[in-house]
Amino acid sequence: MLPYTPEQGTLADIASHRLAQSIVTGELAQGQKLNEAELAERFGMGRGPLREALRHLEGMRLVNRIPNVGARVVVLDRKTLSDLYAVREALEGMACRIAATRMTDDEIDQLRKLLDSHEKQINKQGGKVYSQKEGDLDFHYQIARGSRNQMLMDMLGSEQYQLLRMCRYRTSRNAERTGPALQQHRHIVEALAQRDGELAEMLMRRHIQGAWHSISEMITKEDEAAA
Amino acid sequence: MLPYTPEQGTLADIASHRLAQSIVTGELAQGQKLNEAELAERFGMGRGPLREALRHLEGMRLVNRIPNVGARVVVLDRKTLSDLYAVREALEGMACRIAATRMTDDEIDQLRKLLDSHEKQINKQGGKVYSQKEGDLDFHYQIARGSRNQMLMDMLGSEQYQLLRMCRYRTSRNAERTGPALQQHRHIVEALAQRDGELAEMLMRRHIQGAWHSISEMITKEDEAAA
DNA sequence: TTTTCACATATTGTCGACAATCGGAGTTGC
DNA sequence: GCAACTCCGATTGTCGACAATATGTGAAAA
Repeated sequence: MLPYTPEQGTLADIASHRLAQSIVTGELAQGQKLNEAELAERFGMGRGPLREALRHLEGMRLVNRIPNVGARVVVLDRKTLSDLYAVREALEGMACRIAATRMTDDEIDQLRKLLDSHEKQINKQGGKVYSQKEGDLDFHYQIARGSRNQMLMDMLGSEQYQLLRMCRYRTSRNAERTGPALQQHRHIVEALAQRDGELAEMLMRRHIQGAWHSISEMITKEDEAAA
Repeated sequence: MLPYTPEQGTLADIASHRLAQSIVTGELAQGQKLNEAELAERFGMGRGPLREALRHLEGMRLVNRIPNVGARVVVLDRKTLSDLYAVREALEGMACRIAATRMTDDEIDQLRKLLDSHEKQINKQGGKVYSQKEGDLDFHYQIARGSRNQMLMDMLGSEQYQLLRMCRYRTSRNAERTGPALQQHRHIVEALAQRDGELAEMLMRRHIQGAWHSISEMITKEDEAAA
């Protein structure tokens, strides 16, 4: 369903995928140096495919590369995240507006069911908070699909969602915004069901702004704790 | 000034750059197969750096790659361009709104001077229509810079502008929209000068919509001529 | 004639080794 | 004590050769 299913293609694709997963989950710390030889051996492949994977991750903005120096895991500082959420607000707002006119009734129904399953997971509170988080990305991606805009889907899916997941893992410990977020999701779906694109866009923008404020506060607390 | 200045770094960067240029200018036709060995020899390098360059171009959406099959120049069909312009409208609209609050007076003045030089070029009509086109991209990029959003600048600069340039070269023969476009540019700058972000966004969105309509008609004519 | 299969060729994927470049330890001079 | 310089180790950049896979051709069978 989601675009980041484990690929079985070339070694470069596998390496790219495993690296992305390690970066997103924090297994590889932000700013950490990525040694080609070491990673190649760990993955049981030569340096060629690994270098191609690094180029790919560079395109996805998950690593920063400097010629003749090497690659490092990207650092998600406040400014970067702020920029990310601003872009997301514009893109996902647009996705919502268009999806309101292009999604089928079936797709909207499936969106409702998705939220139902999220609600059950929240009520169970089975400790697995993060899986609900991944579900949240499912929700957003389904709306992007509803826009029928392939470029938009690619941008949100292949790049931004990875950065978002990274951010989520980083701040997942003290994540308590699941309740209000679910309510906002429901409102968005209802706006879509009524084919009210302008409202759907506005609700999505507010939803993302709210998420950013929540994240921003967490970062502030972290910074203060670190100081 | 623009992000596509000739790099002097690794061979992979050079290859990526030369390939991007060839693709954008149409020297490499849309959908054309890209043979690694042939290109490597033409550029006087091994296949390793060239493969890395292809990975990079894949990330920029200038080529489509299929594992074990090869890479092809992307095909800009109507749907792809429609998607591109829709995304651009959202992103550049956002850039305008934010730039209205963040650009310095100096930067806005430089924008005015840029438009003055464009006007002179148009009046001269020195055959070099395309150079005005590149200037148009300068205009848009300066506004993106004015937003102070690095991610937005990267997205507009490294990916979308390449596709846009490609589209421009393809349809540059019968390009006559320079006049009205310049007027719209001037209106946008005035909105920025008045720090009216909402107006600036609206004007930019209309500007891009107008450009899309113009392009769309050209494609229709081309399709009819081909049929 | 058409379809299908097998083979030959071309192209991509991968590896190991070598060259080029960078960062840091140690030294020297002020 | 501090700055700059030099050398060395480590890491990245590059190449050529080999293996794996796909594509195209031709022959054989229906």
